[in-house]
Amino acid sequence: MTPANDTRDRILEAARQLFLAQGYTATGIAQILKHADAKSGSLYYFFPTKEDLLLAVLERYKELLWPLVIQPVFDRVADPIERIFGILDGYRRMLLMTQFTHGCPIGNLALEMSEVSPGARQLIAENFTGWRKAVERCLDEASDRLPEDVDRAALAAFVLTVMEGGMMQARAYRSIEPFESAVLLLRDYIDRLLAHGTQWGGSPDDELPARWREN
Amino acid sequence: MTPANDTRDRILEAARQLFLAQGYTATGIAQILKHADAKSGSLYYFFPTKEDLLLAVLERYKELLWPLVIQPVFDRVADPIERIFGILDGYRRMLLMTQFTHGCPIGNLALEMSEVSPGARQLIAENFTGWRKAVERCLDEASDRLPEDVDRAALAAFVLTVMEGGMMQARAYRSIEPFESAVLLLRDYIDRLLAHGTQWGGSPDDELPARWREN
DNA sequence: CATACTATTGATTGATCGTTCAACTTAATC
DNA sequence: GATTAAGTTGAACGATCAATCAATAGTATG
Repeated sequence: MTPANDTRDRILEAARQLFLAQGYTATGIAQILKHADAKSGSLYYFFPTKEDLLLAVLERYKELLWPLVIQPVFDRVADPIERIFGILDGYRRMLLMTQFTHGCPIGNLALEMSEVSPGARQLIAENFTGWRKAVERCLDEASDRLPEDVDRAALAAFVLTVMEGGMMQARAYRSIEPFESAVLLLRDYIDRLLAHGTQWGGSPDDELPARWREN
Repeated sequence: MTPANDTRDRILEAARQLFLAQGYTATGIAQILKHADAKSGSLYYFFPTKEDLLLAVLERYKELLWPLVIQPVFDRVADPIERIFGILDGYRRMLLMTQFTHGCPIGNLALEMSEVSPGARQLIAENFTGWRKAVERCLDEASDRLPEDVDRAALAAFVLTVMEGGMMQARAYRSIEPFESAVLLLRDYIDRLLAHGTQWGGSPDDELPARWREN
């Protein structure tokens, strides 16, 4: 039992949720206080400015990456390549559960805050890097199946690219289809890398839907 | 010479630029008026609410897509596949010219406004669709080089996915590298589609950088 | 109990938010 | 030149914004 900074945690969590749901600028201090059931003095006691609160939220996301995003997938999926698609499936689930209202928290803040807050930009980049590294480690584990000349760091970044771009379209269209389609094509691309130009001659669009969803 | 709605155009253009640079919520009416050298009464004479102004901006982007984004590329590039990468190169140039402060206008608004404004969400989706259709038409033109079972609509959406995801990372890292890398891997994927599993046995990472940049 | 430090309260600040509107000017129509 | 309509002005509105701070309460140490 940590009596600890109960209030601080509640404020941080409320800010995290509201920034995720509405963005940083659109979220007012008063709204955060209401959700956290705290008073403005408490907030400013722990966080000197609203921007400092944002930075703390971004630090929190760095902490949450492994236990919330990566570990649960690794626990139930063993194959390194399937682990990557398992992570992507987590975001697919989030889209569906929230009915496309919640996207990637980092991606949202990346577009909103990268220019205006240098500190936030730095932490956003660190969050991206942590995510990429997790994927890259999967690719390293599967390196025996990949051509040796594949740039695994670049491919990991590409996975993030597809995730972010796919989520953006899914939210714009309020449909899971663009996200699933993007992941499907990423799967096709990686399959072709794995095959390494030797086999594969059939119809990718016919066989892939069957393979997809097995993780 | 259209005396026309000079003031309306100035307000619309100022709003477009400011929404692009700072987002919708972070841009105040007062700031728009200052940039447009207009008074609040004029703005509200043409646009009943701030949201209506946003909708007009999004309509404007729909109009600008062809003359500003597509046509210039089509004018100097003939090959349909290279036209796609020419369009992507336009966004690469924008990132560099603005030092990563300006991303895709539609993508930014997609994440910020999709949930809060149904009208905006609709127009954002229409902007995306127009963009995808332009790319899809290129793919149709090159259909003789592509396997017939390739889903060209899905591939066009994938191009948009890579563009948006790549720009997001470029802005977060303040570096063109993530964008270029993403486009490079997209190029590799499309090359493999074009090759259709017959030839291709070399090192894609070695040969692609040479081909890239020729459009 | 006293001292010191941490934490919490909430009324209040000045600035800025989007928006309104009655008065006014300009341009076109008859 | 009178009438009508289109466009413009800017002061003012209430609401909300992020932020402040003196006062108070709680808790731990001596």
